[in-house]
Amino acid sequence: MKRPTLKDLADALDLTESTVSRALNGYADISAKTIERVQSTARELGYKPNQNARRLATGVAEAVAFIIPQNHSSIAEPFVSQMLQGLDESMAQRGWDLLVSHSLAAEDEAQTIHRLITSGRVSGVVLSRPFRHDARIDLLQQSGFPFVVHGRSAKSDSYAWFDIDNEQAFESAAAHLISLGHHRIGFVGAALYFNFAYQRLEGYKRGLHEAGLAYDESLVRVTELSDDAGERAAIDLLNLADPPTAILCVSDTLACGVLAGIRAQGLVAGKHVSVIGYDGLKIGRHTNPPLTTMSQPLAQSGRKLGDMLLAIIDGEDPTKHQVLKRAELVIRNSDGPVWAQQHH
Amino acid sequence: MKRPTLKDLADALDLTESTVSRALNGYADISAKTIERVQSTARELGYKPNQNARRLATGVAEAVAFIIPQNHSSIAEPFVSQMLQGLDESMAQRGWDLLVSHSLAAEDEAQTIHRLITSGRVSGVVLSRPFRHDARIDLLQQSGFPFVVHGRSAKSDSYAWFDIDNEQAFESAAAHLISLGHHRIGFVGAALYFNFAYQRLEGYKRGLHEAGLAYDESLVRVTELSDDAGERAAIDLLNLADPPTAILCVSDTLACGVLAGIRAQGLVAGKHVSVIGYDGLKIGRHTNPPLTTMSQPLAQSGRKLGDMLLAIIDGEDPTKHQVLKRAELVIRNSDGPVWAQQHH
DNA sequence: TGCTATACCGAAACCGCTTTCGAAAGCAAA
DNA sequence: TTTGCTTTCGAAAGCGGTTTCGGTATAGCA
Repeated sequence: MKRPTLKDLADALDLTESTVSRALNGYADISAKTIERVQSTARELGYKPNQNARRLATGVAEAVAFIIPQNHSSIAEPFVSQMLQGLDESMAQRGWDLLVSHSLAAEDEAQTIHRLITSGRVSGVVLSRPFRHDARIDLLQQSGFPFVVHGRSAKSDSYAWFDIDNEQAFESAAAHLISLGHHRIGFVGAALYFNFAYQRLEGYKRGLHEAGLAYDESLVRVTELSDDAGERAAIDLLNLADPPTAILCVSDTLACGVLAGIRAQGLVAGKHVSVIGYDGLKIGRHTNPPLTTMSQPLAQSGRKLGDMLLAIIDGEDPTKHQVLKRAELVIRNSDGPVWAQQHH
Repeated sequence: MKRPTLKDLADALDLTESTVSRALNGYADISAKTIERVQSTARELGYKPNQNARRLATGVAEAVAFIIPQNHSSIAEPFVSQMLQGLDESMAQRGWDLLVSHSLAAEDEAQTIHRLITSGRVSGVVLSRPFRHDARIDLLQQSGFPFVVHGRSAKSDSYAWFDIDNEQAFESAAAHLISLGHHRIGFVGAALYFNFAYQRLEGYKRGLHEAGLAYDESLVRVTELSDDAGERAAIDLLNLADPPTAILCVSDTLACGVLAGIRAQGLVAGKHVSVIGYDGLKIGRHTNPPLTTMSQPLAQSGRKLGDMLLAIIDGEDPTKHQVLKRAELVIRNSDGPVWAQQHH
């Protein structure tokens, strides 16, 4: 009835626990014959090592945690699950556990991290949506705990990360819009303590600058990452005396709201005003109109992050694991040449 | 540098490990004064019990697993993350871990379950999207392992579950359509080994029956749960000699595809043909046209499931934990009265 | 045949915490 | 002061593995 223990196995084989243990773990000082014998009866007895015992003995947790970004449930949706999928693949392959964790109401995220790394439950963590100056990263670094981050903070030279070149992405998105004739381009972004939001704004500015266009602060809106916020921002922008003819959004969720805002003003996106989102969510194919967006390889990111983390736990140098990918513009129908009527 | 152990604490306090342990765990045979003393120096030394050791000693894993439904990444997206959010809240409150797990490529889900419950890593699991006849549930039941399921299988009397009344939902959705004058209603469903798909089909049938309408098998399509599949099914349905004037879908993802299919046929949803989805995803507000759908309380489900599981692990009778909620019809713009032209 | 390497396995300590059991100390009642 | 409980702790045995350190056979070699 109860699960067989190492001792049961040893008794059945007429060996000692230590021998059986080493046989199972592939030590060199056990004869091939014995190993075979041990493995086969282990199988037939259905022996599974007790993970807690083994973890206690070895001191390694054989588990990593994914810190769920808090207070951003709407944006987190597609994000989290895709990341998780990849991470899990990576961990499963090694037989490790993946546990998810978000902050308790009473504590901040730094405390969450602290609790996690001092509990001995995990041997590494993956962070996402880092802030520009991120206390969690500082904490992790000075404690020497293995971690990787999806995205990066302002100074990112000394830890492992996987990121998309946000500046490049938004620079090229802006360039695309400019090539369509737009020169008043709005920007709907998120709080700048999110480094991705900051970087994307920088990219946008650079795109304007490259084209010799002036940066006009009145065309940028910083909001929370929800569709409703996007809608409000769009309406706001469109009611300007000299409204933008195109709007760049830092997320697809936001862009959905912007599309709604444009409709609410009686205009049609892709015709009267262009909009470009970011994330490349599949759902963008079904919006009205289908959303042009910058697509990032979310699916693989998780997998890659997991592999990186494992390598770091194995002792590799974190700074050897810094990968920067490019987002790719997928053009659907929410962008187009600047609306001619506008000028009459 | 190293984390303080129980022994360190005991030495510092000039007590034994056992006393300190009991003091920390609120045993009655420790004086209030000692407890206070122990707690305060524990705090100042930053003592955190080693979870693995404690789990080994107590035999309880203090963790539960969420089995990620496999091969349905597209549908799983909003689903998984919302569920996780609630589950995590429930576990965090108790200081337990939540780990996610999906099947390795090489094994089926029953094996995954088996591996999980024999590894000692978790003391309970939550399953989602159960099949009508689900080997995983059978396995779990006969092994006596604590579990809860989101949804339920065909015979669900002897375990704990949280479900939406799918039959009722689709019956009322059908009734709604019928009240709008539709009497040729298509159904785009998923493989019937998914019990939710089966139940929804039954509900659809019952809705027709209640209204005295005959069930016409040529109007139902069984596909995978993706937008593309939905689009194909819709086009297929619309090309029938006597096409449906409304289409019911078992998921919002599918419904998105159906909307696309309708557009592809040069028709407009909500006018020429009505469509109703299921899930209540926020994104449905941004489709073209905004999707009318049956909304389920995904957010709370996770939380509720977690609490149920914890109660069961504590020894409560699983059959006391069976809750059935209702979905609610949220009307947006993809439904409407039957298109008059159709009859001329 | 005798001696030293080598291959294989057993003994035992340890990982850090929990929990039962019994002993000492304290206190009240007698 | 002695008896009889209580209260409060300490001792010790696990929980189920891992790993170092030796100790036998056995084999290799002269």
